[in-house]
Amino acid sequence: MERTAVKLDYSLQEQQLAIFAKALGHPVRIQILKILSEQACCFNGDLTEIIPLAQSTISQHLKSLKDAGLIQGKIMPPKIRYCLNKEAWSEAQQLFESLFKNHIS
Amino acid sequence: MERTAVKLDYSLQEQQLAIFAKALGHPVRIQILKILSEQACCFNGDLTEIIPLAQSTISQHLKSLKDAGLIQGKIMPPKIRYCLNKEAWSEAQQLFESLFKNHIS
DNA sequence: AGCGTATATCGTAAAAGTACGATAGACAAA
DNA sequence: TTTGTCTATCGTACTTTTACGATATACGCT
Repeated sequence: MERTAVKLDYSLQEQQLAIFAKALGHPVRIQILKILSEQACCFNGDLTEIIPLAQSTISQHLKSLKDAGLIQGKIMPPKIRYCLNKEAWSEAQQLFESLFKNHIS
Repeated sequence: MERTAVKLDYSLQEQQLAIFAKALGHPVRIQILKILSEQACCFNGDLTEIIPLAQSTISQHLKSLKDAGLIQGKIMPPKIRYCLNKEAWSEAQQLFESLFKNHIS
């Protein structure tokens, strides 16, 4: 009678949720995502005018979000339009929902 | 006609959300929270038997969660019982919900 | 008082994150 | 072709995170 089963579910879902959560774990990135999700489907890097950080820093935050899969960038010549990745966004929504859903009373 | 108002709302909500998200940004902490939210309201550090990490490391993760306000520990003599902080948990739930709620189509 | 258990904290090392300025790349327009 | 604009990437510095073993603290029990 082993207890192998006990820690089997270090599931992909938990890992994916951690990846999404990590990407959300900085106020600037929250702000960017809020802008992308509310204001318009797409946006570009005049985030520089809204967010008081160096352009390179913002670019790094965008990269984090892209690496986590939450946003996508489309080259629209002089600029680049960033959009939410709606599939990933929905997936994140579901994962967070189900994390919070089943808690007792 | 200034544009001061534009970046006024680096709101507390965004910061709080980032704090919660950061706390959720590691699979081990997700796992701990899942255990605390599903299995029983409270739990103690025999997490050590479930999670294949050093006791001190797990203690650090618990500290992260405590610092973020998501859990509380009650001393129950030989051991310590960790519980979800339900208020914070609900707050987190609401903040994530409202982040994901308003996205276009 | 001394022992054992449970947990936190310290010290440390390696890795990752955050921010900046400077530079490089792509591409439209002149 | 050259110029200008927009963005990514590089190099760097500093901080934070993650993990470990070792040690300290708290407390019930003998």
